[in-house]
Amino acid sequence: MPSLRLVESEPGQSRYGALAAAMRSRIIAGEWPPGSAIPAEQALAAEHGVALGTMRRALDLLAEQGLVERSHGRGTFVRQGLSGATMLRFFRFGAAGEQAPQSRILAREALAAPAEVARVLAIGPGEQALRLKRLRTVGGQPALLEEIWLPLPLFAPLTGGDPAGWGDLLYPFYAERCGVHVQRAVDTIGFGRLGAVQARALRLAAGHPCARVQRQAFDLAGRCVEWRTTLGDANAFHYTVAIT
Amino acid sequence: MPSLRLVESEPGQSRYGALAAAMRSRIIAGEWPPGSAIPAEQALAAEHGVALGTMRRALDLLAEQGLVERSHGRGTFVRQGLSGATMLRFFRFGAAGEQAPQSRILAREALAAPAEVARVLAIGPGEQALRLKRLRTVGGQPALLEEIWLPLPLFAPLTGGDPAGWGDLLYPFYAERCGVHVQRAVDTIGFGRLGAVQARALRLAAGHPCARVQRQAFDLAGRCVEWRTTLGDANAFHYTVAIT
DNA sequence: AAGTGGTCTAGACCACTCT
DNA sequence: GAGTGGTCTAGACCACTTG
Repeated sequence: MPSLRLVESEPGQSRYGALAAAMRSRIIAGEWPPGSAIPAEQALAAEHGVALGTMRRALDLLAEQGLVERSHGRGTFVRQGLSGATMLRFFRFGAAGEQAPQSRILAREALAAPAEVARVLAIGPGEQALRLKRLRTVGGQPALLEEIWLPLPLFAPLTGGDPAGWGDLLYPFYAERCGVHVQRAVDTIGFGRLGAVQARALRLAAGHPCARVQRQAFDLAGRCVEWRTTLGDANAFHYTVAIT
Repeated sequence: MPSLRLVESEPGQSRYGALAAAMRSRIIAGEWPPGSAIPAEQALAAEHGVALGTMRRALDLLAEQGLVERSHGRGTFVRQGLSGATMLRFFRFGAAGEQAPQSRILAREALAAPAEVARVLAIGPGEQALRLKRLRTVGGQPALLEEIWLPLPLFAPLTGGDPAGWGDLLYPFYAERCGVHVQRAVDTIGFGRLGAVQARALRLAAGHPCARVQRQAFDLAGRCVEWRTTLGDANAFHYTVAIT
């Protein structure tokens, strides 16, 4: 017997909007894990006692928001986390052509989060966090230097083991090892100059101009799960924006 | 007598897609000028002999593409050009708070377009183009230095008159004086260093790091109508991107 | 062949804006 | 009150994917 699951929409809220919100909650609650299919439109429409078209609009909304992915003939799926290599979108490292980038963990340390990190990660000041330093190379040449902060109870599985075997993409790795799916990110681009230590790691001169990309990454529930600062040669930076 | 205007959709093309394309052509052809309302959904649906919902989807498509704007209870309108002040989105000039930016034309010259300019503007090599140099100030301080290329038969009205009276926003001015509506733009961001002349205009040292934004602006028909290079202090640059 | 999402219809009613 | 776009329904049929 199909228990009818009615959604009440506040005045001023459309029914498909309320349905989308309800589905969103169920997804965040983990009723359908990332990568799995949610029930067919027909089934969901019947379950909520609405017309097919109304449920379709709700699902289309979730698709626009990047929460689910629709695939003609196959079904509607909860989106997996971001694939990964998105950091190199901001830089063009010549010559090397399309060589696969590599990455190496330079340092890993569990620390009490400094005030700014705690604020950005939305954890209590002084709570434990994991700090990584990472060097990305393209065609064997140092290209990007990263400092990454991760909230600690959540990323505990990364405090042990040899980082040499972590592979080149972190986000799929977060999912596999910690069950954390990065679903959305916000990058802020700025400009600066390299400090002496940073310059050495990138094989550039101290004081060399650099582009700085600071990223907050969020999971399905909207929690900030990563705070990353990436530095690279300012001359290699390029980015294109469409304006409408 | 309403002449039925049938659209034939190629196989693999949805009917609303074909309708959107047809409407797009009519808009580009100038049947409804920018800012004016297009006929009501009902009328358009009847004119094309399709259901209301189908025409709605077509119009929604055009709205997504930024070609029209829908307004509940009022109608559907062909979009005006971009408002303007979009260049300062890339920079933060402190202290001044939210002072209104001002602009001054430093130079204006009709020239044979150099090869690169001709390519970008998609005009014949050596055809005439108008080159402007422009300084934007915020709170009285020089902030952005711009070089702007405009294809010439089209922008002829700008070759005469005193540029002092041009006002601070160029795009509305293009529309008013030349009937050119900028509808879309693509910005490419990079970093560089200021040349001696540029540095002087911005009151910075020669060789000072600068952010460079190169913009191609397009009109309704997709023609490139402006090629602009903007320089500003790299330290004032900041930009935020959301990734999904 | 069965099941999925995508398109299209025809119509009712609601919410907003203008006069 | 007249006219606009926005929501919702109920149903038919199509196109794609998979066993």
